[in-house]
Amino acid sequence: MTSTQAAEPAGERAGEQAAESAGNRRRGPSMADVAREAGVSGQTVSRVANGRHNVDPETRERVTAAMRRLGYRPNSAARALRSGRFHSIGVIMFTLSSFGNMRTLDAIAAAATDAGYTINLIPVPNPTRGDVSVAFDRLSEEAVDGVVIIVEAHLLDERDIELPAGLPVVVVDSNAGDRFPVVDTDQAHGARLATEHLLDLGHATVHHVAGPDRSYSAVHRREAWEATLRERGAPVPDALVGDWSSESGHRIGLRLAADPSVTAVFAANDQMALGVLRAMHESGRPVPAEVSVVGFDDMEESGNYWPPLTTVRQFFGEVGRRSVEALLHEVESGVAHGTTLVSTELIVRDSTAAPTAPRAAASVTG
Amino acid sequence: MTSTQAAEPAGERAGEQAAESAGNRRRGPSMADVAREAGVSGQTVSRVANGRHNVDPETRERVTAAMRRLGYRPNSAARALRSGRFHSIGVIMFTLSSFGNMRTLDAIAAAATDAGYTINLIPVPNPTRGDVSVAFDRLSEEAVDGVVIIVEAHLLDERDIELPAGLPVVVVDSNAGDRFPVVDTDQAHGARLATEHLLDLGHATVHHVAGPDRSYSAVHRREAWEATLRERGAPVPDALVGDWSSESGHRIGLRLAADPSVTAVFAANDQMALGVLRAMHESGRPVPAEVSVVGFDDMEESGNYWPPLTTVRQFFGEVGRRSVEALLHEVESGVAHGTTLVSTELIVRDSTAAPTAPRAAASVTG
DNA sequence: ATCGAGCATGTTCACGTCAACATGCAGTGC
DNA sequence: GCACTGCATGTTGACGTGAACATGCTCGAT
Repeated sequence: MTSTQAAEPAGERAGEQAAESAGNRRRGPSMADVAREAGVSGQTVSRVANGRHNVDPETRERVTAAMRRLGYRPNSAARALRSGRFHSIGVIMFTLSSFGNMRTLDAIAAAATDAGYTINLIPVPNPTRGDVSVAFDRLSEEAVDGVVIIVEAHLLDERDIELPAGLPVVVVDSNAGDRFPVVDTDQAHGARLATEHLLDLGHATVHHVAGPDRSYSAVHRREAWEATLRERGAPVPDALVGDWSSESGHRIGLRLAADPSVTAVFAANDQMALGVLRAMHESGRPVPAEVSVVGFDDMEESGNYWPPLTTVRQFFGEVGRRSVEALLHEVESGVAHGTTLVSTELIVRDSTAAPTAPRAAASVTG
Repeated sequence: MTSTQAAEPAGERAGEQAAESAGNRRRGPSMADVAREAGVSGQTVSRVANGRHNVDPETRERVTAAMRRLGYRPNSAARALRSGRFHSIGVIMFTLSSFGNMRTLDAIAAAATDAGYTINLIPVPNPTRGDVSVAFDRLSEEAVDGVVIIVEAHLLDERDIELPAGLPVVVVDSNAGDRFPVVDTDQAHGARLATEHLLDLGHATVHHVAGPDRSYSAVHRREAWEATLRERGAPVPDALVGDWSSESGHRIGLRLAADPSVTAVFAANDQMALGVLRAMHESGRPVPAEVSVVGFDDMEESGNYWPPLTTVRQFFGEVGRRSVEALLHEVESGVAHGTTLVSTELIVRDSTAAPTAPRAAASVTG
């Protein structure tokens, strides 16, 4: 198929072979080469490459043929230089640890690709001010038209961390609402759903395994949990703070399991819920017979935990899509969106049930 | 919020003000501006920006001051155009679904950043030939110096999918060994570890829940499992094929649970192992008392499954780091590495134990 | 026949950077 | 004192593209 591959363009290349293999890299044919090959001007090639309509069909055909023959690819650096647009969006995120972030990134990447944009991933190894600053510094040297920041974002409030001026930004999972457009899951709604579900089941109150304080989503979930309890006149136990890991969930779960008054637990994510589940098993407190557990996220695996976990589903895909949408809107129009909230849904599985006869380990009734 | 959206029809720009805030973006100060401000030539600014040593300290100071004052940032497009190097590496991967891929990506991003490279993420929505081709096409329009491909890569064998010639490539999780350098976990070693562990515990044989056939890691694990059984003279049951999801693990687990001769199961990843665990619980076959289960990956959560899962740990970070290393080596020297294997480690937790009195549901012996 | 509108195509130039090649000046050796 | 070396700095041009402007041709209206 490939055969001789164009062979003779001009005198031009003699011992190209050797040079090409090593040092000479990445200098493919340019528009000028295509133009020569097709017998037209460079500008015409440009027009064809950009799908302009004012080109004679026959000429267009000749040019595309030449492109194919030469294996021409537009040079994005030159394009960007000329146009000042990079067709790329940066994504700043903490090491991709968390399930939710990853799903969001996935959706962002898909949406950006659809829109003809490229993703420039800028990892932040540690959520320290220094590392975040470095990431931001990098930004302006990088070639991006806008940025999505997925960082538990109290750091954005620091006065001395500064984004390059004039660079469109959208923030995910943060407040920062006044400084930047925000796209986020409706944390409060989700937490309310979970808490009410347990209350409706007849539990006297709901204990909460919270995420770390520095995370806004953790704080929002916690606040909504507390507000819901108050509204319903239920006592508000102290929230126990974990770090999102199932390990921390397990540690906290052990403490909860030791307290016989605990019958309902709402964990701020599925991983911590998993740890709680394990703690309950180890402590001989059957779920859901004695203790009900609800998570948050709806990871793929949640339905296969033991028992299958009742949880709040987040639509990460939607969050990602909306982020890109908002960002590109800003990039193209210069006008920033406001805040966008994506709702949640309660997925009821087998880890929740009505409490048994209060505080007595009687046999399961009917 | 959406309001007028774009407004200006023909006049193109009404007041420059508005135009400046929107259309005119990203034209910060250039070297020329800094040069003027500092009273030196552009070339001197360039030298300072690149940390060359042949600049008088006093001049350097003056230039950096001017840079700061103006908020100068080098334009990477111009740099790339001039130098033909983009300082960016592309990563082609399937929608970041899998845990392992995501960890690998994380490590790649970190390593690349350390090396002063940027990550250009190129998602492949579906593992169809078409989508892969599109991703590859994008590649040459994108500005990357090399590519890491994390794709279950039977697709790479298709003759008609072609990478841009001369673009350095490293493949992760694939064979393709003859065409490209490969970095991968030593799948065979891990699978052997898992199988031998169960055999050593005294199980007559080990059943296998395999990953999909199109995945090379799945195939390698399966082959190693089979080879190990043969070497040890154990019978080789049919492998049951899942799709990596815990859901599929559950489905298959139900079948395994129904067969009383099954006492040991090796699942090709932790998620499927989780599904198997659930199936065993549902079927009243206690783990590990009656059935032992081993996974593969060692996800963060595995230690909090119920029971905590014995599994094979993969060092994704290492894989990612090595990939970048191999790729950059190729980018810089033009010479391709060979294959690199990263080893694995067996993590024994509570989901495995010696079989009870063969095939009898007797009480647990001392 | 004449003019101009409409359209395909060509020419020129600047985007920001940096390699290669000047320039100019201080100091060194003979 | 003269050529010469070493070093800081300046000048020129090209990387590949596409906007703006220029050219030339066809066709219809007058």
